[in-house]
Order: sequence, then C-alpha cells, then structure tokens
Amino acid sequence: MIRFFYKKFPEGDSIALRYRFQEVEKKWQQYWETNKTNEPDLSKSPRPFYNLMMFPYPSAEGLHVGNVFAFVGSDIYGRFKRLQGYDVFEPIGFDAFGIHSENYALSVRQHPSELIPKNIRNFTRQLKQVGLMHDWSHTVDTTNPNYYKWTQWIFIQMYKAGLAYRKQAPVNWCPVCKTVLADEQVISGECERHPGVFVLKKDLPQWFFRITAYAQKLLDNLKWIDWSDTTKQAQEKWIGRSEGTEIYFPILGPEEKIKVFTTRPDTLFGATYMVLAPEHPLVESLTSRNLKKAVDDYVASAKRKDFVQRTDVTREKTGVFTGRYAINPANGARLPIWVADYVLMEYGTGAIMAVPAHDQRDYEFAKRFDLKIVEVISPDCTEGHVKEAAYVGEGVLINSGDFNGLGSEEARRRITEWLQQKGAGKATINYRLRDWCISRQRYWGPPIPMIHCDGCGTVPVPEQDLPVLLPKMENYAPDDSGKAPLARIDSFVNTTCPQCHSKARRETDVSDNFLDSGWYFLRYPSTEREDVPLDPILTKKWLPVDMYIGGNEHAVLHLMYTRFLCMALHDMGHLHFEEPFKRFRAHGLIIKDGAKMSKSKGNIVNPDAYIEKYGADTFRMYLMFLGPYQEGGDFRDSGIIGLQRFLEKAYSLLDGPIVDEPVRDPELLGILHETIKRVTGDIESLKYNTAIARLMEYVNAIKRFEATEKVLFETLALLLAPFAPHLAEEIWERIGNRNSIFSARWPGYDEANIRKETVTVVLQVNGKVRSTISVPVDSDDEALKAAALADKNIQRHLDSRQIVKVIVVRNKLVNLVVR
RNA sequence: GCCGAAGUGGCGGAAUUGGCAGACGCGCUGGACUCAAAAUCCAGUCCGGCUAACCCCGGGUGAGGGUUCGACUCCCUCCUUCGGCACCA
Repeated sequence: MIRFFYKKFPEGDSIALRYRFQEVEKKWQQYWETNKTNEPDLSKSPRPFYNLMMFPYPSAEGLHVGNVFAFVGSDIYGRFKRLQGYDVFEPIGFDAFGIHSENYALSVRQHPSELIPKNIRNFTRQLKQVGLMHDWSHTVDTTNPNYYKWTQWIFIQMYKAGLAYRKQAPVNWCPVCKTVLADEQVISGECERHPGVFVLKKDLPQWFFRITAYAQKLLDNLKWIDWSDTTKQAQEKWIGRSEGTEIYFPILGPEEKIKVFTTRPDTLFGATYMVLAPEHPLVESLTSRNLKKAVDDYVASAKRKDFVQRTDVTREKTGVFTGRYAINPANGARLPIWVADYVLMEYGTGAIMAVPAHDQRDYEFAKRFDLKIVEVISPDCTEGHVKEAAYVGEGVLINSGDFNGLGSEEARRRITEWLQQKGAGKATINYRLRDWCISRQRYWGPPIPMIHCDGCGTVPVPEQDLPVLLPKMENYAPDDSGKAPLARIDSFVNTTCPQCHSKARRETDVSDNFLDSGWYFLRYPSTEREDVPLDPILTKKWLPVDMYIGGNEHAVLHLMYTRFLCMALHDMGHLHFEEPFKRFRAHGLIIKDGAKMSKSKGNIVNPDAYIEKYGADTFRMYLMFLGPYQEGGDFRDSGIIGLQRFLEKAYSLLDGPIVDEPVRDPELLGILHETIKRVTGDIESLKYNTAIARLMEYVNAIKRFEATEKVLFETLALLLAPFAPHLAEEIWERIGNRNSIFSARWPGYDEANIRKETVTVVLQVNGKVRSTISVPVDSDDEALKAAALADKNIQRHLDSRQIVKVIVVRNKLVNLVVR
C-alpha cells in the first residue's frame, strides 16, 4: 500500500492515507457518468421520486461552502430515497438571468452573455466534483431561448387569464439598480441587493401579476402542505389577512364618501376625525380653497420623505386639516378630515376613521392637534381609562347609543350588521399582500412579450412568434429614465401590431428574475420537448416535487411566487396540482465569522481546496457533521480531520478477513439493527449530524468486536452511501459486488434483534441517582422495587428513613421517596 | 414594539420528548511506537471535594422563581443572540 503524506493545508493537519480518495472519487464519478447511474428513464420509472434543490445563480466566484452544504444535504436525501427503491430524479440547472448577474457583469465590464457560460462551466465542474447525484441530461438554463420562450409563454397565459395587467402606480425604485422592484424585494425600505440604499416611490406604468387574487388560497393551502413551519409562518405574516369592516363616511358638501377599513368597528362611536393618506385620490378634490396651499405643501413634503423618515414610529405625528368634514354614519357626528402621513396609501383604503381613545397613533395625533377624544370602550363600564395613552384592549361599549353594554366582540358583529342594513358598510377581509410588480427596467432578462398598438391597445405577441429574443446590446447599462435599455434599440422597439398590422411598439421592460425561477422545476422533466413547455405525461408522472430543499430567505419570494404560478397554471388547466412542492424543508445557513458569506464581506470560503485536500466524501460528511442541517452554523475547519479519520477507519476495516456468515453475537446483532433503525430515522428527519455519529459508533463497534461477518460491512457501505457515495461504492465493490451500490437496497431492521435481554435501571433516592442495576428486560414493578431495596448503595442512602412513596418506571428507573 | 427560534464542557454539538446531562467528533493531557517528528494505537478529559486507588460526596444545561417523586425538557418573570414583521388602522 502506498503511503501518502501531505503538507499542512488551510488550517488543521492531515493524516497519512491508505484510502486514495483522488483515484477512487474520479473512478466512481466516471463510472456514474458512463453507466448513466444518475439518469433515471423518466418515462419508465415505476416509483418516481422528484428530489429537488433550489437551483443556483452561477456567480463569478463559484460555489461557496454554504452552497455545497445545501446541495449535499439535498443529495443525501435523494440518495437515501434511491436506496429505498425509488427512481430518484435529481436535476440541476442555472438561474442565470437577473439583476445579480447583470450587476456583476457591469462591474467587471463584460457582457453577461459571455460571462454566464463561463460561470456555468465553473459551477458544473464544482458540482460534479462534490459527487452529487444530478441528472445532467435534463438541465435548465434560464437564459437559453429554448427556456425563456416558455417563460414568455407563461406571461402571455397570465395575461390571457386576466392575471397580468399594466397600470400606473407608485412603485419601488432602486436608485442603484435603476429599476422598479417588487415589494418582496424591499427589505425594511432597502433594496434587497443594496443594503443601505432606500427605495424611492416612483409613479410609473408597470406590469403586475395579480397574486392578490390567490391570497386566500395561498393562505388556506398552508394548512396542509408539509413545509418547514418557519417558512409557513413567514408566508402567513406576509399575506397578512385581517378581518374587519369597510365603512363609508359621507362628506359634507360634495357627493363623495370616504371608504375606510377597520378591524375595530366596535369603536365606531369614538371616531372623532378622519385621516387620508397624502397620496389619497380624494385629497385634491376635497380640500377647501383657502387651505389648498397648506395641504399641497404637506403632500409635497410627505412625498419627499424617504422610507425611514416616513415610517419612523417614534417621530412626532404630522398632518394638516383639509377644511372639510365627514359624517359618522353611526351618530351623525361631524368629523374633521385631515391629511397625515401616518396613514399609508398601500394598506387598506388609504383612509382611516380616527379613534383617539382606542388607538395609540390616533391618540398621539389628537393630542398634538388638540382633537376630541371620546371613550367608547371600557374595561369596567366607567370612563376615565384614557389618560396617558389610548386604551387599546377589549371591553364593554359606552357612549355608543343602542350598543352600550355590549362586549367588544359582539359589538363588532352587531355594528357591522347594522351598517350593512343601512348601506353604510360591510364585513370585509383585508390582505397586506399586494400584486407582484413584474417589470424591470433592465437588460438581462426575458423581454416581456407584449406589443403596444395605438389602435388595438396592448396585444400579446402571438405564441408562434416566441421567443422574443433578447438582442445583444453592447451598452446595456440601465439609466434613470425609468425606461429599460431595450427602449434604446429602435429595431427592437419598432414592430407591427399582430392584430391590425399597423406600426406598433414592443414592450421594452424585461420580466422579474423570479418569474424565470418560478417555474424551472416544472420544466426539468420536459427539457427534451421543444414544442411544448410541459410534456403532459412526464409532468403528470413526476410532479409535483416530492422533496424540495432550499434557503429560507426565499420564504416570501420564490416560494410564494411558485405557489401562485402553480395555482394559476392549475386553474388554466395546464397543471393537475395547485401546490408545487409536497414537502419543503429549509436548510440552515453556513456563516463565516458570524456573517453570511458574501463577496462584499470577503468571507467566502471556496470548497475546491478542501475537496482537493480531503476529498469530496470527507468534506461532504464534515459539513453535515457540523450541526443540524436545518440550523446551519459557523464554518471552521478545525474538525475536518475527524471525518477523514473516520472514513479511513471505515475503509481499513476491509483489511481483515470477511466471512459470509450471519451475525451470531446477540449484542453485535443488536448494534447492527439499532444502527440501521437510527440512521434511517435520522436521515428521514434530516438529522444528518446524529446519523453520522451513529455510523461512527457502528464502526467503533465493528472494531471492538473484531467482527468479520460480511453483512456488517455491506450494511456499513449502504448506510454510508448517502453521505460518502464514492467510498461506499469502493467498499461495495471490494466486498465482492459488481453493480453500483445505488442499485442495491437499503437494509431493514428487526425490532426483535434490537431488544436486549437485560436493561440498566437507575435507582434514585429522592430523585437523586444513587446506583444503577442490570435487570432482565420487562422485570415487573415488585421485582424492581425489591432489587432497589436490596442495593447496597441505596441502603446506605435510605439510612433507616421512612419510605413514603416508590415510583417505578419499567426498564428505566426506581425512585424511592423518603422522609 | 410585535411574532418566532435559540442559549448545554475549552470548541461543534447529543439527550428515545418529563427519567443516568455531556453521545459522537475536535482540542487537550498522559502512555505506546519512533533516533526524532508526523501518522497510528491505548487511557483520561463538566467543575469542585475526598481518596494510595477504586468508591463516594457536593455543584452544574443564560438568571431568578414555580409545578413534579423527578426538569436541559413544562409554566411565569427577566437577560442575551439570531431570524421575520413593523405607524397594517
């Protein structure tokens, strides 16, 4: 055997190796490729299992260890399912359109169409060397016209279904990206891609997808889909359903009404003024002439404020009186109408009834501007509970006419009914979710396939004319005009209307990157079909996805958009399911020095060097051993040597004799079956760290027993295969098998073998462990009690004190309670 | 501010869901092998006390309180960290 020695490398030492991972890993990667081991026959597969990992964006830096961590965890699951006898389809692709790719290309002054293929080649190389079970015969590249043709096709289907529309609206504009963004891409007012850069509100005509039409379905289905709770909670919050009442307040003078939304109709009699958001369409028409200047000035200054100024809760409330009054439909009270920026146009109706006694914000505003405060909810039927702050709790109605004496909850229902009878309101449900702004004034994306015709209006590109190719532009940088770079190419813009054949203009915005990634997993099984987006038979067979793993940063982005798109495509008859992913699990994040790995922080750890030095199997296992897969952790390489030792030890077990005989030692047999049981359970619940710990104990046991039975080594190879596929194949071959280990079956276990003959029972006195005894399994309570009393150490602690109580837990413990 | 998750040896982390806290690994200490080192193997390793040694004793899972025969696990209060939402009417 050749001995290999290695120089010191990154941090941590290396060991002399007998297992030559470089050769072995290369050998099996070639074997898999040659034998198409990882390419199931999609049309035949009797037991399909679609195992999916979020596809990567091919950055110039290549894969970092955080990506590898995520991929390996998904791969372990896929290989496990494969060994359990499923036909596992584990595809891979590249999310290569989008602002991230484009911004990078701009910064290095290269064209994305040249940069991206280079990055994809590098990613492919890296992914392959990790030893993932990817089917490379069904890949997707979102920038390929064969793919984005269908992205455009989906846009047109959405348009035809009334789910895509264009409107002028105040939208999020990132001054650095120079494009609009969806609400989901704005994090606390900052651009997702540019932390610290606040988005501005710009009034621009934009394309939207009507995701709000599915708000309730998106919420309802969360009840039954098998997803990580954290992800479901994030979506639930984001959708933000609240039940309440819509109330119409007539304006004194003009024949207009102010519509408000409230969750507290029980406080209606306490409304003492109204507030409109500065952007509210009624502000202009409603303001009385003598106050017009003051109101205009206020609206203008509100528009100038950035997000932080506008939403700072601690800031003193500001506002201006319009000179008009509205009538409270409940009691006819005259309510002054104000304009104030603490009311947001984006939520509800952009107008509120202000109840200063029972809403803290209204209270602060009323104090500041000396407005009336009327208490209508009381915890105890008396007044005087509103002194320093609003009383926001529930209670009994007072000062509320016929409704006095009712509890808040009943009052909400009764007042809503009453309003409805009078035609002054109705019960309604309000969602925080808003429509998905899908246009981007950027270059690197699929052109939105629409044509603007003066005569016919907006007309979709005929499907047979797809794709609308993205023309190559040398200067593709975005500008501040609010128009996309494509608008600068006359030959692209000028076209003819597909309906009337007169001159027309193409839409020049491209679609959001999240539309590309919104349906990629639908395409994987159908990549060989160029004539249709989805092969109906394969789609029916393989979708929805059985297991999806990815980062939780996409909880309200990708993961909500995909759900919406599937629901829409389902309702159009293109899909047989509403929910794209039967199971979703969020993997943890690998951080470095307390921060998420990113180029800007300079803490990206490249996996290549580790794989070169320790091998893919060791590195895979090390990442998984770091901590629970769904929690992630801080990357450091101090323990990687432990995994190398483990694999080396496992391999060296083969040095001894191996006999094809059953395991006779009952203890060893118990260990074998217990290991199978626990590793199986741990993998199923993604607890890879403890599964690996079990495998280590198992190897230690084989060594300790100096065991020679073949079944022990076969089991070792099988249990190891999801984690260290190359080594597992090598062991499998060396113990005399001819086919890939992945055509073998995962071992089963028998509880009867795990069952021990004796168990250790803990003996306690007053809850403190004083001794342990070994007794036959399932000894009855009396026997255990007797054994406890007979124990020397216990007797010492009893010390002739009186036994008050004896607690016996079979096969576990005896606790003697003494006084 | 609201919602959620977490806090365990020198370090990463286990703990069958209320029943021996610290599995497994790293690191460290001692020993074997070696001219020596590396690698490997063996033993030890929560803190403190007692002991020649084993035994044994006390304390211990962010802090304080509670429930229980028994609490890392359940309840209350507080502290810290990390996520999500945030003038949402």
